[in-house]
Amino acid sequence: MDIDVGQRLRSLREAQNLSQRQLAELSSVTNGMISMVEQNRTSPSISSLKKILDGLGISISEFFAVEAAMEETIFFRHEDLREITPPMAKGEIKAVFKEVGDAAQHSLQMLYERYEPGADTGEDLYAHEAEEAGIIVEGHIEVTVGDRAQVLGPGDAYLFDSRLPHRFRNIGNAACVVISACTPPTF
Amino acid sequence: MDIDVGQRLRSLREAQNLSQRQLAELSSVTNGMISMVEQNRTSPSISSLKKILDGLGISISEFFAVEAAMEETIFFRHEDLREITPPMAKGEIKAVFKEVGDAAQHSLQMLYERYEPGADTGEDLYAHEAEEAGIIVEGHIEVTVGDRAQVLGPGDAYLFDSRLPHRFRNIGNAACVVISACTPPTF
DNA sequence: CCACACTGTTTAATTTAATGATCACACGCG
DNA sequence: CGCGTGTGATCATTAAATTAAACAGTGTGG
Repeated sequence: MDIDVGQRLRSLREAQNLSQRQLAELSSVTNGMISMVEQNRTSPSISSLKKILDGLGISISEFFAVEAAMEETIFFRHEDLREITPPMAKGEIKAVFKEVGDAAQHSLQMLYERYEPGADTGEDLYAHEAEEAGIIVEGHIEVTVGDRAQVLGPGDAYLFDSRLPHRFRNIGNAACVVISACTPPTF
Repeated sequence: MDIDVGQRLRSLREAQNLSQRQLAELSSVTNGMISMVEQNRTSPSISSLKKILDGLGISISEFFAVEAAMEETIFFRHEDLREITPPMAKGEIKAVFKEVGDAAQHSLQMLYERYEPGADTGEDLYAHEAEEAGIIVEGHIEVTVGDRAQVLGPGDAYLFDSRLPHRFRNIGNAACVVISACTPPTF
C-alpha cells in the first residue's frame, strides 16, 4: 500500500510544467537528485523532500494525503459490532466496523461505549489528525481533555481534537453509555 | 510552520509505552537511529520514517497531520446543543455545535436525533463526499439507504456514504432516539 | 555491593543520499 | 550539416544517514 513517492512527485512537477532543473532551482536541491527520487532510486530525507515540496508550493502533509473509499455493508446489528475494548478497561467498546479484508478505509468511525463504575481509560494520545465527539446516553462520566475536566450526563456531549490527550473515567456508581464518533478511524 | 519531527515521534512512541529498542525491533531500524531522529540529529529518509511509523501503526500521512487549534469549547450541556430540526419532521435533531463566529471548521458533526412516531425525513441527498453513521439508542426506526431498507433497534447501527439517498422513518408507536455523526459537516 | 536488565545516548564503520559535472538524446534554426 | 538549448539520466565525489556496538545512567534483586 505504499504510495509511489517518485511517481507522485513527478506528476506534481509536470502538473506545474516545471522541468527538473527549474524545480531544482526553486528547491535548492540538484536536478540530479530530483531525477533519482522520481525514479525511486533514492529515498529522500524528510528535509530534502520538504525542500522539493516547498518549491512546488506543497506541504508534506498534503503530499501524503491519501484517499480511498469503497463500501458495501450499511446496516449493523448490535451483536455484529466489533468488540474493541482495551484490556485494562472496565466496560466495553464496540465499533461499527467493516470486516472487508485489507482495505477497510473510512473517514468515520462510530463507537458504542459502555463504562462500568470505576472504569478508566487512562491517558490516551492518538497520532492521527482527527476529531472525536460523543453524546452521553446513560449515566455520568468524567471526561478530561488536555487540562480540562468535566462530568457529563445524559444528553451532554463533547467534541475535541484527537491529538489532545484525553481520558474517560466513570466516577459514579452506575454504568455509563456513550455513543461516540471519530474521524478518521484510529485502528 | 515546521513540525518538530523528532519531538513528535518521541511523544508518539511514548504514548504507546515503547522503548526505543522495542520500537526498533518492530520497525527494522536500529535503536540508535531512533535516538538520533528523536533528537533531530538526522533527517530520516522517507523509507526509514515509514519503517518506524509502521512499527507505531500509523501512516506517514497521519504523521504529518498539522498541529491546530487547542483552546476551544470541548464540553456541551444538553441544553446548549443547537436545535436544527427540519421544519417538517416530527421529533427533534440537536447538533453538537460551536458558535465561534467565523471559523467553526470541523471535520466531524455529532447529532442527537429524536423521532416521534410517524416522523419521516423524506429522501435526502447530499452532494458532497462524506460518511454518515449512527447508533440507535432507543426505539425502532426504518432506515433506507439507496435501495436498501432495514428496521433498526437499540444498539444497531448504520454507516454509509452520504451521497447515497437516505431516509429515516419512525414506523413504530414509540419515540426513537438516534445518535449519529457525519463528516464533514453538511450545513 | 555487585550483577543484571533496562533505559537513552554516543562513537566509529559502513551504507546511502546528495552534489556538481557530464552524458545522451531531441528539437529548432541558420 | 553544425551549433545552441532544452530535456532527463548517469557518474564520481562528498556529505550525511544508518548500522552495530559500546557507553552512561537508573533501578532491582540476590
